[in-house]
Amino acid sequence: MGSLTEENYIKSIYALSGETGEVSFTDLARKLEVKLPTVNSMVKKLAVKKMIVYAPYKGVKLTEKGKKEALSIIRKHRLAELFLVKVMGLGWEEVHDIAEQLEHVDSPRFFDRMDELLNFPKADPHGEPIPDTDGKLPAKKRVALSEVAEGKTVKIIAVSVDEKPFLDLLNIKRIHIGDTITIQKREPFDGSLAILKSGNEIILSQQVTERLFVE
Amino acid sequence: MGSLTEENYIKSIYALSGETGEVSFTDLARKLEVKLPTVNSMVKKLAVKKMIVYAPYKGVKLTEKGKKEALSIIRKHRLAELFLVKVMGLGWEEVHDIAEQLEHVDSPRFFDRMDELLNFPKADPHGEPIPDTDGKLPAKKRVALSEVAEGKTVKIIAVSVDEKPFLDLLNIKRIHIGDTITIQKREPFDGSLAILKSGNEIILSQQVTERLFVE
DNA sequence: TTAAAATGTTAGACTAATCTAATAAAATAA
DNA sequence: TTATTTTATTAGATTAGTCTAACATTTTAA
Repeated sequence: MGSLTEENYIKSIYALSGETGEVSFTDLARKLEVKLPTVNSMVKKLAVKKMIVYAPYKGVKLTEKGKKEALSIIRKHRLAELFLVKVMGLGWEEVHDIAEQLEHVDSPRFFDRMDELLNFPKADPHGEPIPDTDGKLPAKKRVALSEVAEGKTVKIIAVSVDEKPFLDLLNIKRIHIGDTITIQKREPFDGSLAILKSGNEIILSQQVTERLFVE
Repeated sequence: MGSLTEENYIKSIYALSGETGEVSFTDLARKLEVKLPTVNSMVKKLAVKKMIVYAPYKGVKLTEKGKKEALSIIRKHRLAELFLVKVMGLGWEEVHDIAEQLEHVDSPRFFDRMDELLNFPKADPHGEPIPDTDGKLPAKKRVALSEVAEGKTVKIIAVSVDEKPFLDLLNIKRIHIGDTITIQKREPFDGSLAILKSGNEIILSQQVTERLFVE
């Protein structure tokens, strides 16, 4: 395991990896809130440690070792979030910042015990899958609510960001993981949706529906 | 709140403070496992921040502000230890290292919730008192087992160190906080004690009895 | 297809926390 | 009370992580 800073770089690279796995220095710098040269020197260091592959003027990509490290941190983060909600009774909108700190705790016992107490959960409070100890992720086939056709009835299974302002809004609109909803109408002008949840109509903007996953 | 390093200095200075509150640089260096000049420069920095009072060639002493900071860290450490034992089911000999990390978590919500779930406890698993949010410590009048006369019956209320080898030994000897014991005989040669606990004789060395507190 | 814009790199400096080596002051013991 | 030992200080170097300014390469668009 590396330093706290190194862990945060690995985690951010993982989070920004798309199809190809390639991540640009600019995106990484924005995500980590540091300047470009800082990312540059840190990336070189991580390359020496074989956490990433790097060639000048190309993007950066995690190695298998780096991916495993990322998944280990993500496992700790998501277990912590679920633990904070289920066992400690905190709200899903307030646990992210605490989990951000707990994910760096070095103690397999601590997290394995959480896992046990939560009865080996598959997903965190935002519906994101929890990797197992070997870094395996439960496969997730899911679609954004913004892609679902009018008239369909679907179940909300995940949110794609866990930032407080977004979660606060969902709380206000009374949208939660596990809810079953029906798409009533899509407004062509701005892409907003009118949905029906247990008889009540709720209006959601496109910015919101793009970040809600359903099955 | 300062950096992790600063928090550890404050905590160590508090732990080493005796009657006068004065702590020597040498003791501090040994406790923190750094060299003397390191302590010297760090102490100057803490003095600028008004956490300690310092004059060249004199010892160092916490200010009221420093004491409050120390007690806030100790509160978090002890709540975490008790939480790990009572709620998460870990052994009292394995929680210290985890609490050592959790004590630096910045989240009043997290620790206040622990406090609630534990029903506002007065002491941690080692019998050490837990400061309240204002940094007030429940008064403790207690005496080392090594000071108790032969024939007396006393209750074990605390241990003065929470390092694994010591707690492992207590587990083996089946000595726990809350046990009631009777001092049978003190061996004059080495100060070891023969004590009686629910009919069984247990021999404890002076190194052990000095670290057990009773009332 | 070349000029402009975007992206990445290098050089050099800064802060926090640490170290070693040399020196100074205080405490202790001969 | 002086010499020795212990304790504290200063000076200067090192590493991790960050910065700004200047430069280089790649991509995009005119």
